[in-house]
Amino acid sequence: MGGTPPDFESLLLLTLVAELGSLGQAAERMGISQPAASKRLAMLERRLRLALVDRGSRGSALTTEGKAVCQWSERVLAEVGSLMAGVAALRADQDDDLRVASSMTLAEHFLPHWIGALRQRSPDVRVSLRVTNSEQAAAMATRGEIGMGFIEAPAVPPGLSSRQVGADRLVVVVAPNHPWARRRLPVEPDELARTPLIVREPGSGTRETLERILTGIDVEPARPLMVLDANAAIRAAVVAGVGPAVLSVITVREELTEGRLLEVPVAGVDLHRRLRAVWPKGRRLTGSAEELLSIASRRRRMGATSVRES
Amino acid sequence: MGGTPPDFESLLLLTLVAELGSLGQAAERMGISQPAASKRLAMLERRLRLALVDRGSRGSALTTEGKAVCQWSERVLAEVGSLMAGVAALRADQDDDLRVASSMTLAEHFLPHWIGALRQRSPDVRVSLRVTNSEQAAAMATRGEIGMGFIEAPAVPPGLSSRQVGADRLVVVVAPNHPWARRRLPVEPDELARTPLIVREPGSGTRETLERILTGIDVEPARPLMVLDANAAIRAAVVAGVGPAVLSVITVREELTEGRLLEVPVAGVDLHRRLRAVWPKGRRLTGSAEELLSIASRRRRMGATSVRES
DNA sequence: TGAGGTAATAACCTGCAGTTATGGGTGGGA
DNA sequence: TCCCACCCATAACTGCAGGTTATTACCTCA
Repeated sequence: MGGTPPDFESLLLLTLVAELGSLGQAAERMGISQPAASKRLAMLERRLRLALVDRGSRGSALTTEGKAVCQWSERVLAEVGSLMAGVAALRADQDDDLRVASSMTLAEHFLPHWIGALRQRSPDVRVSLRVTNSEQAAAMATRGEIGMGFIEAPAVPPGLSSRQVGADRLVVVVAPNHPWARRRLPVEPDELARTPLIVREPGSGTRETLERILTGIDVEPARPLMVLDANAAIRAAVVAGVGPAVLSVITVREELTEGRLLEVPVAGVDLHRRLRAVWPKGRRLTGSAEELLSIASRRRRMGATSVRES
Repeated sequence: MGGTPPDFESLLLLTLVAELGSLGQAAERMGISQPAASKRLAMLERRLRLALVDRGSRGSALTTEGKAVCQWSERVLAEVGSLMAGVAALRADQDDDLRVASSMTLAEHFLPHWIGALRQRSPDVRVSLRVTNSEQAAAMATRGEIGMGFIEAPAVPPGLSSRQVGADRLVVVVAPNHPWARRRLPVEPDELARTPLIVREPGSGTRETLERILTGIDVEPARPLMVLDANAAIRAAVVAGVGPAVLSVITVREELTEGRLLEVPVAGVDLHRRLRAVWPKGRRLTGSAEELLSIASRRRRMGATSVRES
């Protein structure tokens, strides 16, 4: 029905045609011949069953549909670019200028963009990225093994300087067929504490934050229902109906908006938390570390103002 | 250096391996043979120069790097899914259940996701999408040609019911080398009105909003510096240093965070505006229109709370 | 009218991605 | 203990997508 998705090169070609106004120039920019570009674009139009470009003898312009597809393609290509930036950073070579470690939540949603932005500004800076959890990242920063860490722990570990680079909120989520989905009243903290949950491994910032919240209650917390070492795996388990979990809202945004997961309100506790960049206290930040920090901080301001209500 | 980007199928395969824990099962899910999946994954690892999965004789699990790449892949695939949903909706067949028209800004950033979410819930609903500008979309709704329109005009046109589905803000943007980039004081509205700007064509919601703001000032507005019919084209022109423009913050978020564009503060005027769904007044919404509206409204709530500061 | 730009077509070549067939390895159940 | 079930990798073959060069057709402008 929908047909096979197009490949990246075709999408890139489309955006280049939009930018340059000519198939031949777009081909040259991509390092392929003009007939190859022509065939590719024809193929793309056939696959999508849409007329994307108006070919005139004085250049080519996108149709209305072409413009829309082009805009959407740019979003895809931006994600691909982030992925490639992240991949490049994961390939930890020995001769890197800046070593970074990050918790999973931050690595999943922010670091590739930040690293990509840094690479775009200073293309010859080599950044390496290690993905662990908040505890490990903080420890590596304390030991000076890395130039900067990104964590979501509730408190800044001693011996580290920090700066906030964002904020998020924990949410209790359940599958739509879970009993809690039909509750009218919010869940009380002690009830949450007594309920077996799907959680991350100890040391994860998400789990630490959760436990810190629940220790305020004088109730023996229930043993975990299941322990998984990846947010995505927990998400899948909750969707599959295994049980409730507490996750960052950023990791389940898509599922919430599409109704695959439901948020259960919790009474009386503040589940907001800060995302922080940390580095060894007293150490002067290098140029690239400074730059990465400024990118991360700026992103925070933008994200907050971009989609605010009313 | 970075190498060629991988194809969608390989990324999808990786996510399926993560989900199913087995290469063979992932292959089956994709409708290919097990050796094909094995080769694909080996190819992917070679291309990225990363070990992504640990192959055991009792199944396969992702490595740490594999998990990170998998998470980033899911983001890419989500965008691809939106693109394909949008493409399917652009292919306006005759036998569609719900016709939608949308302004460019909304079509670029929101509608594919909403339509994709709708398709995911009700797979057999056929939605068609027409991308125009706010004026045209409102007119089509008034004439009853479409079931629902999405506009960002400052006021709701008469004869239409409406519901807010989001909000954004206009920003004055310039290239980093523009004189305004070094201003200390905000631009006054009358100065903005006297300055030739790069703008959209008349009828665009962005332009209408801008003109409504500037008509409050008793200054003869300057003639446009350039008129372009796509936000992306204006963005490119501003980046290239042609001159200042006023755009939705959502269309230039990436450029702002990466420093390719700078926001110039404006004194004394409120540049926030509402994004609205509209439909013919008095008409009862069909089931799919109702569903789309609820998806759009829910997304608004989520977007606002997901990345709020402190 | 010719020159310089546009894009499409034809004929050919390469190689990637798919297939089936096969073999090595490990763990659980009879 | 042994065998079977399931995991994955390799080998040999095939087809087609995607590239190339060479050529043609078209429009516009000087």
